[in-house]
Amino acid sequence: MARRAGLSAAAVTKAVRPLIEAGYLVEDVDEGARPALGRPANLVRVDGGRALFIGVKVTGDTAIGVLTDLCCRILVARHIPLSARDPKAVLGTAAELVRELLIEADGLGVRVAGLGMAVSGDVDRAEGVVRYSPFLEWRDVPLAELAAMATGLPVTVDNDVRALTVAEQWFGAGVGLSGFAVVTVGAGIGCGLVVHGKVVAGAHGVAGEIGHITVDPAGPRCHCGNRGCVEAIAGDDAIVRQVRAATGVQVADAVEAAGLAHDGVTGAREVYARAGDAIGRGIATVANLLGPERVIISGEGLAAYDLFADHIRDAFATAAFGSAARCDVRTRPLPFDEWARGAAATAIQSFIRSDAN
Amino acid sequence: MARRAGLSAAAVTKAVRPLIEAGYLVEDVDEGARPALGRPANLVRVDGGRALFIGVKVTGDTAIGVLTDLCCRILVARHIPLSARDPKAVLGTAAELVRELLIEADGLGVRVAGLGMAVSGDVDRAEGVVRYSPFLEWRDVPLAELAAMATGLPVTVDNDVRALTVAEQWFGAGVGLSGFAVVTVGAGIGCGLVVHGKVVAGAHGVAGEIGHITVDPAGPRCHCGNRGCVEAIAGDDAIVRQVRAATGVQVADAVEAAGLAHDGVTGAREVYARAGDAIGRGIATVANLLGPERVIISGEGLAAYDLFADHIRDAFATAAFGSAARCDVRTRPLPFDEWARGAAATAIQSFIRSDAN
DNA sequence: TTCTTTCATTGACAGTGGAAAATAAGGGCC
DNA sequence: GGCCCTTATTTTCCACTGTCAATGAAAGAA
Repeated sequence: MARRAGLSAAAVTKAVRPLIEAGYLVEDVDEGARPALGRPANLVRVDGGRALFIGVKVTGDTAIGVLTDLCCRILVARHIPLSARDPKAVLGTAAELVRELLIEADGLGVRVAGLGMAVSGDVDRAEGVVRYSPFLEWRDVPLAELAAMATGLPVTVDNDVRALTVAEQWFGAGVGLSGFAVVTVGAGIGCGLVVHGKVVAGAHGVAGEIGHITVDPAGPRCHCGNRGCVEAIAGDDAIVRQVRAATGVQVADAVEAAGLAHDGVTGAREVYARAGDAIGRGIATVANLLGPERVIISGEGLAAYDLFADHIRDAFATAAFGSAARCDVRTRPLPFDEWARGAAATAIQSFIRSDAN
Repeated sequence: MARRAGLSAAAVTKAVRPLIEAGYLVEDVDEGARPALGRPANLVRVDGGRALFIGVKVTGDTAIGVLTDLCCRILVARHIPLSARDPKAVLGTAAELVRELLIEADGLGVRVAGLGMAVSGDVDRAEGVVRYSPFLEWRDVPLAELAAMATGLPVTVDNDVRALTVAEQWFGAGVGLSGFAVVTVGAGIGCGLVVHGKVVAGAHGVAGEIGHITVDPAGPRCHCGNRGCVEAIAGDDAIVRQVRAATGVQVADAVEAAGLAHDGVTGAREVYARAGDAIGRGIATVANLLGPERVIISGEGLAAYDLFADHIRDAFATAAFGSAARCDVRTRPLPFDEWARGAAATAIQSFIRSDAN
């Protein structure tokens, strides 16, 4: 532990003791990892059950809530459909979700120490304000304040992809890395970036817009106004549209489109090939610019991952410059519960920071 | 000063006094900036003349050396043509350059406190080793050690674009910004990135490869093996090749190509328009991913900047997503002397760090 | 001259973290 | 079981950083 933190052993003792006394850390033994010689180390482990957290992720039609422990393990997950997208309705649904999860927490006899909320769009985490969410059609909603009043809990609010990235950084595939990217494939194509050990937020609230990198200036038009954005080729809507055009089958959604491709329909498979190519190029662009140690591909689109995996890999290998190709590109299934877990992770983060004072 | 550093006034006093006693800071007065009320502040200023530094930038055919003061102001600049590109020849030329500059420093009666060297390619700054420079055809050259033996000075070695970025961060248009990009246009298209206040180095030595972002998959082939990289459209070689093809005139270099365009030859102007478009898209990609506060466009290519300025601006405005377009894109002429100054900046940086111990 | 405002400095003090010594906990060897 | 040897952990100072509160200084205003 001292080696990892770059501190002396004495400093570790002094830092750890109060945490053990407060019950956040417990001593542990691992007979397996004992050295051949000398006194074995005293292992400590975070006692996850010492405090609970709630994370809420708001999508277009559902609010997803999870109850997690201090180690961000999901204990209970709940989904409630949204009746409307205005702040009042969303807040009411979220409060309902929190109430249910608080009852679960009561059953465990542990207090809930914080609530994290994740919303897509431009979110000012420090102020807890949703500056602009195109998806929910919100502008300057002081969500943290409103949610704190409604629930009585300390609230953190963050952009959903950033929250997911925080969860990966602290508890997922990004642990110990100083630079990595999380790429989410689904309705939109998003990206969370960690550089120098911190999540990139962008000067004006914009960062990680991998979905709007142009991969083909002659490609299909995107809702952002440009042509050939990654999202205009590989987003769910784009895939549905292209599969319809290529096969003539009026598929209703991405699941049906993937079904056609899985059935071996050539036109549909080609759409996924192009999509994989676009995503791979987008990832290569991130790798060429930032040199991350790892790229984690995730999102609902992962359900159809076998359809574009090879194309992502090929396009990445081709477009990555020099050693950037050595970046570890891997997938990780992260369903919506995991996004809510990301929200909880931001709450845990701010709980730890506040306690550290 | 206390407010800026987030420290108490008392801490500033204690930090500043030894620096004044050592002569690195001197008290100053600024009658202009006196407040209406109360005791005016004691201003301090870095005494640039207290220590000198040498920066050397190695290009394909020349070694450029500058002597700077502690404020990184260039006092003397010298150029020596390179006879060959192997480490021995380059080192000999660099040592010659350093000798000349040391004589100049002697004339000023101030000691030279460090030497910085900037080389293109994959450079391990911490170890002072040039891992791989395609341009010089070097592999694993321990340049810092060799140069230290040859000159007797403490040596820092860094990638040339990163060094230029450090100079901008400390002494140029990046002062006070936590995130910005330096884009260099010339023989190659390079990019130095600062995120969270630190220069991005990349996990495998690759970062900022804006030149190899694909802007047109159907575009001309690039030496990296792909098609339609920014560099394959807007690099000097690419421009010369395209101007020749478009006009039939066998221009010898980028200067002649720019001459044709300045004369109003349509084909040549169109080449610059396409180049500007490619650069603008590349910058937009950086802005979409990282949300920098500013982008500084520079490099030898700036000499022809009027030919693509509008196209860069237009392409950026179109391809930037949402508030990313609010990023401040500006130009700054940075001739090769400035790259050498960047090398000196890295030396100053490590001098300050070592002294702080 | 005296008051107000803003800076600068000082000295006491708390917190962090390091070095070195002391202590603890194994295993092997006699 | 005793006696090494090795590695971990803790304790006891001690240095350093930075804060707080008090004091002194410099300027303009009354």
